[in-house]
Amino acid sequence: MDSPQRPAPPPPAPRRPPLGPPPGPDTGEVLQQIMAITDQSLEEAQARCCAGSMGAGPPKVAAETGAGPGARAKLAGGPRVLSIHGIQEEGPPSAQLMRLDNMLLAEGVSRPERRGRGGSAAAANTATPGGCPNDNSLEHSDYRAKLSQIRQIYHSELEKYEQACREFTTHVTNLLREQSRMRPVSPKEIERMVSVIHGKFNAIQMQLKQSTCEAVMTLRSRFLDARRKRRNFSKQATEVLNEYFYSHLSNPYPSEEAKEELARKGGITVSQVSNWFGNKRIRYKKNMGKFQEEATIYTTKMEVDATKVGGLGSQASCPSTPSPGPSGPFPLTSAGDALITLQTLASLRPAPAGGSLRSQECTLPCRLTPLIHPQPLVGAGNGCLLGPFGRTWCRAMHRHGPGQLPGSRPPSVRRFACWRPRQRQLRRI
DNA sequence: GTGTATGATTTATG
DNA sequence: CATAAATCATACAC
Repeated sequence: MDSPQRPAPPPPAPRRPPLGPPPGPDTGEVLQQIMAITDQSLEEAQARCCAGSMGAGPPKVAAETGAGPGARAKLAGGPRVLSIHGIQEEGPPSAQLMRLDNMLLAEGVSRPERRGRGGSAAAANTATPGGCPNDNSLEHSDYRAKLSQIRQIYHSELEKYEQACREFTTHVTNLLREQSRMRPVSPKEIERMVSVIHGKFNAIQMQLKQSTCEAVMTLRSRFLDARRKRRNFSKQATEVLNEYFYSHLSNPYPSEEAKEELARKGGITVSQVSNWFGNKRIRYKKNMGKFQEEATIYTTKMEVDATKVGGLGSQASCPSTPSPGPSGPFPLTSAGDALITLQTLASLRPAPAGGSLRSQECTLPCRLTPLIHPQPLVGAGNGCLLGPFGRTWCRAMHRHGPGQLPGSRPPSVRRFACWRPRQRQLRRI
């Protein structure tokens, strides 16, 4: 309905009419053409965008990240499928723009003060993005680098659009002014033209913001998916973890502090340490035989190390383990634990095919009173029952042994619970 | 390509 | 909330 008014077609003119007398081109026509072009490009862009998001958007991401068919749709956390198209379709343009702006702000793409000037500065000054999904520094830096790239492109494009808008506005205004010599052109008309142009450029800007949002979301989703991408730990990390595990085989539950220490030594995160111990315990328990060799290696290593340092062992992160050597009076060292491990493992044959080791006895000497032991003590002397396969690894004993080492968690009632296999119900489908 | 190892995630449990 | 147990998904060796 708001068809641009069509002034009388003046004679053809150069593309950029000088301000001189020859009447400029038909401004309306030029404008119409330009509008057509912008309309077209917008439509095309929109078409591309929609096609992209439906065909090659999120699904593509899923494919690239290995989340193939049948993969869980639920990925922990993460706004995995954030419908930007929804944003485009609902609400007035200003609201849409605001939402896009907010999102870009939240993602750290647009900065609150855009006086930062220049992409390089922006790239270098990559503040932690709004929602940093992970704490893995390597991947994190990768994420930030990519985000910074997106930000750079966004800002340079934005700048281009703004400049183009300014230039075009000036150009059209000049044309209209020129036309005003031939016909009356009201300031209102100029104003209207300008606002139409601004509207068009705003739409383009919105498109830019929208695709930037998409890019960020894609990056984010890839990044989140990358969490599942497994990379084996370094040898150092595995070594450190295994050393701890086998030297604390009687109680392979590192305290928070010990976990931190292990994480630091292995160059991994605390939660990775927790994961590792969780996996290790369960896998060790399930197939002790398989780990026998490994255990021997580590326990021997620990033994040697302990001998080297005068039998003190590495106390730093070892919970108090009131375990005596084979004959000694509870030296409470990890080396002691290691010795026990050796001894224990020597007596622990791999479980007979699928059978539990329930009947096997642990010779781990234990000072825990029988009162605390939930089961009758088995084995020689005061040996406690070992946890795996039904035997109890009494954690309380280790938590509350004399001279609790720094780093072990303060005792709590809960910690008295002895480790026993949990009964699990069948998983719901 | 296949089998195994292994780190991560999910769900249930106490 | 920490952990057990199950499961997923990828790395890696062959």
